[in-house]
Amino acid sequence: MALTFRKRKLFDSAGIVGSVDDDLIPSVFARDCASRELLGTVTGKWGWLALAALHEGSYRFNALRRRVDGVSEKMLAQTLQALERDGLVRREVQATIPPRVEYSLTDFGARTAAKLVDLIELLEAEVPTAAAARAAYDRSR
Amino acid sequence: MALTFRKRKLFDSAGIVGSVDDDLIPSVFARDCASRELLGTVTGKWGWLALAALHEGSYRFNALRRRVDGVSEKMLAQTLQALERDGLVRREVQATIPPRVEYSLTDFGARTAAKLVDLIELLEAEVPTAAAARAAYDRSR
DNA sequence: CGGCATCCCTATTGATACTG
DNA sequence: CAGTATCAATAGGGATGCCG
Repeated sequence: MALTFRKRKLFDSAGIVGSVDDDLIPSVFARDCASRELLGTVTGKWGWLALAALHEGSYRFNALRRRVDGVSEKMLAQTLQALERDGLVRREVQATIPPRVEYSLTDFGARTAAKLVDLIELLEAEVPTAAAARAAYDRSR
Repeated sequence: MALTFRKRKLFDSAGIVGSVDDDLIPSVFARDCASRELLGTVTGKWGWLALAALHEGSYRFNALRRRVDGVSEKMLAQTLQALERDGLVRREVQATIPPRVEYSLTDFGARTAAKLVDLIELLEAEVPTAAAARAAYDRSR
């Protein structure tokens, strides 16, 4: 449940933590680690949107671009490349004229997208909660 | 399950989609919508890390700063403010000298962080998968 | 249609210094 | 300790143009 991948004591009241076994198991909390980079690809500005869209089914490039409102051609291409590189997205080219490029999720991508959609649905449902909190916060300033 | 908040047909083979009822229900796929902004706060560069850390328990400012390796003082303060503003994080000041500021998750924040941790744990476990995919991708270039 | 390369600008970020 | 303010660097991202 908790992300206690490191063996050091996490909650030192003086704020001083030990340094034993810190690198035995990867942790997102360490800078420049693989898991943090992977999370970055997934949660980046357009990454999670592309994954959520592809969770609905496969898309061709421009259809996906229309689905993910506001993304530029450049950023979508860049995002999809990163996702493909990390094994989340599959890219299939049909040698027709004009060319057809189909994007879909790999198994890994599908499992990731499922978790992501789970998160998104929670947040979509809680938009009013957040809006109320924000209004209260802004009022007290 | 799927994020089919809009009523239009999503999968038009010609790539042409209708435009009926597009704005009836909020959707992350629309630009400048509240849900997308909220997602941005949560999945932003430091947002998800702060939430994951606070999911372990409450932290004081500098302890959290040490936990989230690599974050600058400025960005952590900024991130926490955004999370507090949207009702995910609670900030409690103890009027001692020196001052003590404790950060913890609200109920909403805790439920969000739980989903997030779920995603993080999947990705941490799949780091080897991603690494292999990446190696294969880079080799084919 | 589905890209990649280039230019260019501004928003984010990080260092540094200062404050209650 | 827990911030805020200021400034400089830089990476993100849009616009444009070209190509298979």
